[in-house]
Amino acid sequence: MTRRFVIVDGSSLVHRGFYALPLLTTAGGLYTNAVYGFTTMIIKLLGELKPDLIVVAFDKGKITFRNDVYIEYKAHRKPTPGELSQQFPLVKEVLQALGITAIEQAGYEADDIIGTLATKAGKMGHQVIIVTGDQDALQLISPNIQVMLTKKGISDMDIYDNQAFEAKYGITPQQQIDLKGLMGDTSDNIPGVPGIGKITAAKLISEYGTIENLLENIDHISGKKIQENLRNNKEIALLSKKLATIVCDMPIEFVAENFTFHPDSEKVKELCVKFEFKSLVNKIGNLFPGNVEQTLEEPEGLTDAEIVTSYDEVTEIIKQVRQVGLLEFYAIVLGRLPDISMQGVAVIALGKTVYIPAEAEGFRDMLLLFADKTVMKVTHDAKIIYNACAKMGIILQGLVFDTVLAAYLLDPTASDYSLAVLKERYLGQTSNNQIGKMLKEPIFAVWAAQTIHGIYPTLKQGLVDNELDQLFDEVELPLVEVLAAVENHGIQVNAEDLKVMSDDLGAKIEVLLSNIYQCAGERFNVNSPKQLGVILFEKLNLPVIKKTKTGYSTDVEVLEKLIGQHDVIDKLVEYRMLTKLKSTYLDGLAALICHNTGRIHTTFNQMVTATGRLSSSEPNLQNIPIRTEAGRRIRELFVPGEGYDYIMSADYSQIELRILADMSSDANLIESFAQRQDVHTRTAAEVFEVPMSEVTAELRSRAKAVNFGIVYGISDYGLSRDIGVSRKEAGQYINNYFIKYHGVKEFIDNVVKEARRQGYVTTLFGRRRYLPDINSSNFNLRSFAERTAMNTPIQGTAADIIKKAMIDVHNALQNKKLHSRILLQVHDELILEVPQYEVEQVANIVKQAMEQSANLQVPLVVDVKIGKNWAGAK
DNA sequence: CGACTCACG
DNA sequence: ACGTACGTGAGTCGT
Repeated sequence: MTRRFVIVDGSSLVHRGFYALPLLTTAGGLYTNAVYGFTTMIIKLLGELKPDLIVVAFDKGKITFRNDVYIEYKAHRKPTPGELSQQFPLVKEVLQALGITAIEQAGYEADDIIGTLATKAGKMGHQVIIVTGDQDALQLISPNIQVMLTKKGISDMDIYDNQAFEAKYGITPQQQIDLKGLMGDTSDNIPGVPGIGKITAAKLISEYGTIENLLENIDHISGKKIQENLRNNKEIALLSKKLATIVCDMPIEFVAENFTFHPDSEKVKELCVKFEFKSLVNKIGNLFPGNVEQTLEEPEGLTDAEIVTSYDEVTEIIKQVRQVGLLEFYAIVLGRLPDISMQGVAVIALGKTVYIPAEAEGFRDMLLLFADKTVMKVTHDAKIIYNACAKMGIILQGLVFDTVLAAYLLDPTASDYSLAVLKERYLGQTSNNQIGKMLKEPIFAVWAAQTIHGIYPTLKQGLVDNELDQLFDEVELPLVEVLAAVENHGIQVNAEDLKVMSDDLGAKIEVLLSNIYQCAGERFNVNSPKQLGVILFEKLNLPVIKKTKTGYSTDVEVLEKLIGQHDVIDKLVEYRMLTKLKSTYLDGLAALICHNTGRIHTTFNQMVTATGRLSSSEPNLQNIPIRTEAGRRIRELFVPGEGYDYIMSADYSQIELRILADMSSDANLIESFAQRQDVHTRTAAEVFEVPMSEVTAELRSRAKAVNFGIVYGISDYGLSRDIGVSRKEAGQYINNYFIKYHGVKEFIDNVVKEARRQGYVTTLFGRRRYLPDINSSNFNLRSFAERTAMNTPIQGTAADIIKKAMIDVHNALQNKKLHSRILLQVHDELILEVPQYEVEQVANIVKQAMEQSANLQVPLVVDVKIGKNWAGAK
């Protein structure tokens, strides 16, 4: 008789429960979050899977047979926290009450027990479902064995069978072991073969199937370096494979009768009372007939809100926070720079969460706590708090975690990082839908502080699990303080000149407008593409070049093609340009100048872009004109502030192509940069097969477009449109490029392949972007995802590099007590203001920090320019 | 609030 | 054959 046999990785699920839930305690001081999470998951499994047989396997001891073959196995694992290890006996009590068998065996991991039982039961024809949070278990998948993996929180799981696995990863489940043998696994401290990363490993395994077969065919592998590494590390590869392989022939027998289960409802209820699982008590009753409620209650453990205003109470709270050395808090901040203020703070202390309004006696002492670097701070959106503190003369110190930043790194394409959304996503707990309406109220702050406390461990673990913790600790988190300082400092704009220029443009626009009316023979709203379309294409009967969803297109591209066909076109083009400059850059900017100081304080958004870049808003200072003369004049209005003499601009030369050279290891591209050639000229010489000395401006310009195309995820159509050649010709350029730069070709093919397998792409610093459409059957969606897969590692790595440079420049300026300040970051350049006497020193510091920010196979080159204003910085 | 246009890297 | 370049933010129109 075929039976459904569920095998649970107890160790894995208990860990998951522990890290996914806040540290709950009972009145008696018993830690219960892991027990609670585990029990909830088990009840859910029983209800959903309705197994005939079930068993829970645990690890026993830290040392296993794997340490006999490799002493360092799992050597870097942090010890299990006491709060967690205490809970394992309690978990076993729960299992006993549920009448579920628990197994452990010295010298083996839970995985091995699972592998053995699954294999044996599978061979006997039973339907096996393994439940775990450990991806390694995927190697056990076979026709009779499925694996259910926990995703986020404790309620979200995915089930994998052979098909699902191959669809997601592009290799068979068994090949996962070979893959790991080659690339290693830092979390288990499995070495892997040096010089072989994810991409190479995946390529080799998909080609050769197994490590053994690969080693027999070393001579046929492309790439000398890879061959050499493999030859020198044969034993390591085989050892790594052995370490990664789950044992399936332990001395354990599969005896169905041992794995039936017989819950004792009285005992279960007793335990629920003992552990204070109030909501579970009710669910237990209907557990046994079958139907289980699946909704999770809010975990207990945090008590009600309380507003604290007395000096003594505030002092008491501060004292306790100092003792713990950790401050988890949420601050209500009103307004934005330069008019920003703090309304109050909710903090977790003394086993409760209290709200301290800014007017409270002793609030100043609270701020001193903020300034104390020995007290670790955990909060949500720290940059706003830096700015609000700065307003009160306090420098926030000791920031160790920002939940919004962590959530951004875990998924940079999410649109909403509000605490309510994060709580739902990472803890599976839905919030009261009134929460959004109370953003500025104490009750919200208290709820927010509790939510921060709740999601912090999950997010932190998430960063580690996704190998994002280093990027977080070394780049994103330290950057917060730098961005706050930059925003706070602002940039000086000459308001009088701005007004003059605006009036001047206003007059020119008036003239143009009357000319346009005259040409058209009637007055209409020129700003309305719809009305303009009617005039151009119906009244004046000009040819329709392009259509939009809703009607005629009238963008510059169309207008350019109509030049000469009617007098109105030139005027329209100029009108468009001037009104854009006036409304967006002159009038728009004027509205945001701080009256007292004459400075503009933009906001640098750290959690907006999918690639890791910053964005700038209110106003956007990353898109100030430069490409036209009229536009450039706007840059003249950005000047050094009082005490400064120059605007300095430092920009990376060709950073994206340099990153491409590094990531692809393309010999031609590397050589071009190593010899400090003009990269577009070199590309022209290669693609059009002429000597470098005979590359004309036209050829160079086409080659430049080809290079752009490569970085964007090339297509013949896009290229042909950009440089105005036929699609066929553009296709030939691309083909020729890939022949000459075959390393680049291999690289982008591999990136796309890797994206298909993993569902995401990464930058040099490990930043991730998920591409859910990469395997879509919709051509458009899939193509878009493929181009994104090619572009994101490059654009994102550039973002990583300049972010790190910003931190280094800022710290260097601070450490040397220099006056110079960073004013702006514009993706590949930093803008600073510098006093005369610091020019030389700061130029050196900036160049050095930016060029050393990453160590690539090609040099990073930075050009530093100075001027009396932003336009003059050249 | 979506669509269009256009400013930047 | 399919129909596009990658990543942003702001002003304006019109529903």
